Amino acid sequence: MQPCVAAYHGRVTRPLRADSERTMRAILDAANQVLAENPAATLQQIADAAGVARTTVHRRFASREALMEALVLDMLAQLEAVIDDSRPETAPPLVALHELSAGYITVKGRWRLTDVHPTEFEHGEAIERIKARNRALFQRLADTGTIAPDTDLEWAVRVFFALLHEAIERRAVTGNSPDTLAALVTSTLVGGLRGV
Amino acid sequence: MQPCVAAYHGRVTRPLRADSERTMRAILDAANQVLAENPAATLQQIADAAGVARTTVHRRFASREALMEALVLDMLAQLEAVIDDSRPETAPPLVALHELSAGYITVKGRWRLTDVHPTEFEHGEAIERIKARNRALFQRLADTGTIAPDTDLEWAVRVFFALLHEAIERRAVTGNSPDTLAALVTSTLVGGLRGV
DNA sequence: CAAACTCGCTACATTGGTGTTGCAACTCAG
DNA sequence: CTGAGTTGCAACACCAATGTAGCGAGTTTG
Repeated sequence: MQPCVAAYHGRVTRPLRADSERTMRAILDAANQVLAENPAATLQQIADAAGVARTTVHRRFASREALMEALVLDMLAQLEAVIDDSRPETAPPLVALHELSAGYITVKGRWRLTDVHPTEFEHGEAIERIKARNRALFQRLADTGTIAPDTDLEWAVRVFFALLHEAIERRAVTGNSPDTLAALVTSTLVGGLRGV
Repeated sequence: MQPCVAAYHGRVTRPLRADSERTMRAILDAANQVLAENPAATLQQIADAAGVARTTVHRRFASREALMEALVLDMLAQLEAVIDDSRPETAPPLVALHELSAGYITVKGRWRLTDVHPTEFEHGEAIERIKARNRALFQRLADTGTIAPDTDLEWAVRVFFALLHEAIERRAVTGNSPDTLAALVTSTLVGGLRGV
């Protein structure tokens, strides 16, 4: 009977050993990457991508569902960290938008996973918090006249995320820097294809 | 041993009987809808959604893969029909863009499926043709100065599809008409959130 | 160094999705 | 109406993915 500490996905009772921590990260990163390309990917495929035996995945995560849960939590945590860094409440809104874009693009995690968890309860809170902070930034953009004052904020946020998704795909092809792509995203978002 | 005519996914050797045709459509539509929400959906779930026994699905489509194939072909056909209707080569480009948007939105099919088939050969041709016609329309938009002349056409097309995707999601929530949403898409695409 | 822990590996049980077959009841086309 | 074709249903074989368990070898921690 193994301790199976990690079944609590993140909320560890006692600290993980160094190697265990490494394995955990490797699995989460691999899962993130593999599942983005194929949502129906096997635990075996994930294990292979992580350079780990399949049984180890089961040791760390009680079930496939538990792994998904951990993935989402991990991703949300990374997201909030990115938002914190961009200081959307205090920095000049256009600057914050650029920083936020670059951060999102750097955290290469795909967003297809966001399609999975809206049915969950636990994360709903975190997601709402993230959405609210994004909406607040766009409110500031509207107030300062950077975008039309009567902009539908819900639509604005959705378009923002859609553009980020495309930018991330583009990154894989062109190899552009997050900063370049962030500029492209903000430019397209604010001024459309008509340009400045 | 049943005829299994439909295993040839569309390229029928002899015409289908009326009821068979109906079933076929029901399955394709149901699959389109169910798979959009859950790419790993069971054939059983698809059959249920189509109001059909699971074995019937197998009778019409040799395998799960064959069903996917048929889905893609069906969707591509609908797409080309929409493009034809919008006359992107002859109509005023902005008008064509609006028509195209409304058409795409009406053909409610989700685009998550587009993530599946880029690995295929047979469809690559059709997809390239569709992409080319879209690119041509955006070229005309650039030539007439509706969008910046130096716009990256590849980026433009991708953004266009991303906006369409969001518009389709929005339609499910707000119930807006395809025309209203098409206006929103073209406006956002050309002028961004800054408005006209 | 030594105890505690982790990993890879092998083997196995279980489950759920896939695909097949045959038959009786029904529906369509001519 | 009649024959050909189609469907639902039940029963079945098959397989791949999931999840479990134990052991020996290797790693970390104190």
